[in-house]
Amino acid sequence: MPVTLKEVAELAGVSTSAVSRTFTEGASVSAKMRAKVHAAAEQLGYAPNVLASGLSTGRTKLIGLISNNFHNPIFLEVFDRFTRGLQERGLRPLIVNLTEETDPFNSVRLLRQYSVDGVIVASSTLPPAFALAFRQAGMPVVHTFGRRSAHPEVDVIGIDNVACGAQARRTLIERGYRRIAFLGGPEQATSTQDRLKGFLRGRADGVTVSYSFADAYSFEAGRDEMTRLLQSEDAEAFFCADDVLSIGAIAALRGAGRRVPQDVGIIGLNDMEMAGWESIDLTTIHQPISAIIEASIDRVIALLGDPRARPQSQVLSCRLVERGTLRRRDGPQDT
Amino acid sequence: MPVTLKEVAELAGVSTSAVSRTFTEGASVSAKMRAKVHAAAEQLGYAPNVLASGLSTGRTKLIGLISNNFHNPIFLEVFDRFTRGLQERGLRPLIVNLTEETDPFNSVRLLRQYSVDGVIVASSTLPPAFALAFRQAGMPVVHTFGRRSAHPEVDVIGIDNVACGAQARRTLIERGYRRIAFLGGPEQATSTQDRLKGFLRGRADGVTVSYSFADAYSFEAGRDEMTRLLQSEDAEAFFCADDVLSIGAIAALRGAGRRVPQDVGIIGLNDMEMAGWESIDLTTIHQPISAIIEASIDRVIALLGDPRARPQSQVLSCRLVERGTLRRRDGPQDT
DNA sequence: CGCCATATTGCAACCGGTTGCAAAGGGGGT
DNA sequence: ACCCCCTTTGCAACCGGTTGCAATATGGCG
Repeated sequence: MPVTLKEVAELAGVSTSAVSRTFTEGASVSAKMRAKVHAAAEQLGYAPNVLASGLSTGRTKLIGLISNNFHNPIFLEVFDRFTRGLQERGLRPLIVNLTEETDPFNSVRLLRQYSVDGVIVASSTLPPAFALAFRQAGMPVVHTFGRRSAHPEVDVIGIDNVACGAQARRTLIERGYRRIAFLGGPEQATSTQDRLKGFLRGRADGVTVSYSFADAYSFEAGRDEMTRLLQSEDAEAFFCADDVLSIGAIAALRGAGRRVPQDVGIIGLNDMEMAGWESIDLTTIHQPISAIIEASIDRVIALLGDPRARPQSQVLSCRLVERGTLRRRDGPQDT
Repeated sequence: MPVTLKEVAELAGVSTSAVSRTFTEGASVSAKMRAKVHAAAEQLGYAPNVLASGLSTGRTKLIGLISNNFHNPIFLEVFDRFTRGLQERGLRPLIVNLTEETDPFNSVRLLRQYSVDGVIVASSTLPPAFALAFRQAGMPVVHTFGRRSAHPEVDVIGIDNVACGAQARRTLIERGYRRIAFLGGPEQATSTQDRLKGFLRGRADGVTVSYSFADAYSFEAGRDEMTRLLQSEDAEAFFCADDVLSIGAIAALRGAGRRVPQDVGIIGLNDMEMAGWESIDLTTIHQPISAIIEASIDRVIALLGDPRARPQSQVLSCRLVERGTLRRRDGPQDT
């Protein structure tokens, strides 16, 4: 049913090589030949089969896109950017939805079966070894939202989570909060570990710091953990490791009759679109999602050209976005 | 670098056909042969190349998944379900992110180039002709969230949008609202057209009905349109064609000092996860997303087996989910 | 033990393109 | 018109598997 190169060659009265070359960037074809072939191809509605050509060239223009965060609204933005960015550059994302799994074995096999050109692991909850497995299997890989490192084993692009944790601490203290707490995502997530690390760092200054973890980066998990905390914890302000956790936590607080920000302050991280909605209005640390994703795509493309490039960490900077869930610097808010 | 069938054949000391057959469901291979081949394959870490085999068999196990709703949080659920459901059945989604485009030409070419086995168009804003183009190009196609029809030209799976519109109208009238309005998505979206149609249908009963459209199914669009309406419209209750529109509309209302539900009632459609969050607490009509997606996947698989099956419409039913943005049946709420 | 039907195996062509190599074509200079 | 050199073209092998067909092996039965 679909038109093949051979049919075009016959119609144009030339060899299959000639047709192939007209559709290959930089191949040696005369203008006359090119015109003849294009005419025939046009007439038949021919489009070369990427997968067949991939068999010879070893490039399928397929990029494995692996994630496990399908419950965090931020990932809608992430997917939008990735899929658009990749397709604008002539690449196709092949999605792998990891739900529970953290063992890379199956994913590696899968992506090998589809001979993807490269892999992007977009997750801050998968262990570093996960992305590494792809590199060891010989595939170019970029770990987006991974943990930065001075001597990374795979390319990593993201933010400095330790610095973000420190910034959150600093912000809360500046606002006059003295009993502050960290509400993390899964304890195994490198992003949570690092944000906590930064949050704990610093002089005591008469400040009480505590922390705990939610099961996942999700609304439910945030709400559940805050509900649990309400029985014992009495922090004045929380740094939630993610916006959606913050929103869940706020729901629990309000459900228990605590006002935000008058009784309890909340600061999140990500600045997802929704954080700016009036009903949410979350003070948060902005993570430059678009820039991170652009950089990830650029990097994976660079790796396609030079697969043995030395892995590097790219760190993009974050900034505070002031909204309505933290009291102002100048002391307690009026009720 | 990757292990090929030929290497396995050599190691096992058998023909390549034998190896191929051991990995082919239902092929004729003796137990002894199978064991020998498996041993060799195991040792080498062999996994057959799906794309190469697709070249001969004509099946790539790739399913094109086309959507243009990357700004509606409901699509996070949609992607999660689709990607999981497909991969559980051994298929891989190949995502196409349509942003502005409504011309199927490029998408058809693209998916042909990747010789996908089938296509799922997951959108209620694309015209019916879009999905049809794939069928005409010879690909099995399912239009998820498409417009139902007694004699559809392509398989459609979704809800009865006209009935939903009618249910929304009935619900608002039962609650005692007398000036009611429809706030739609894009006017070209079949879902908006049909929901409006159902909403307008029925006796006058001293009820005033009006309607208008937002530019997109998005928070921004809902907020903007409601902001505009606030200058002239004075409906007591709105049926917003989508939850995210509702949330945007509520933001605009509250921003203008109107209370929901005391001053204005809002009912949405979808019942996305977020609609149940305490800060949102949206009364809405539940669309059975999971069931729709399961049915879509089952249907596309059925079509793989029988590509010339007669297209059919599957309609799943919706139900009202009572939350906090509509006053109760028994009259005006206390303030 | 021989015969025949059935199950298993290998050969070789093919899926849709790509590409190294050698042959053919074209242009410029004399 | 001739020669030389650079372009353009076609041939044929190959990418990693699949599969129809014929050859071979196996098993059952008399």
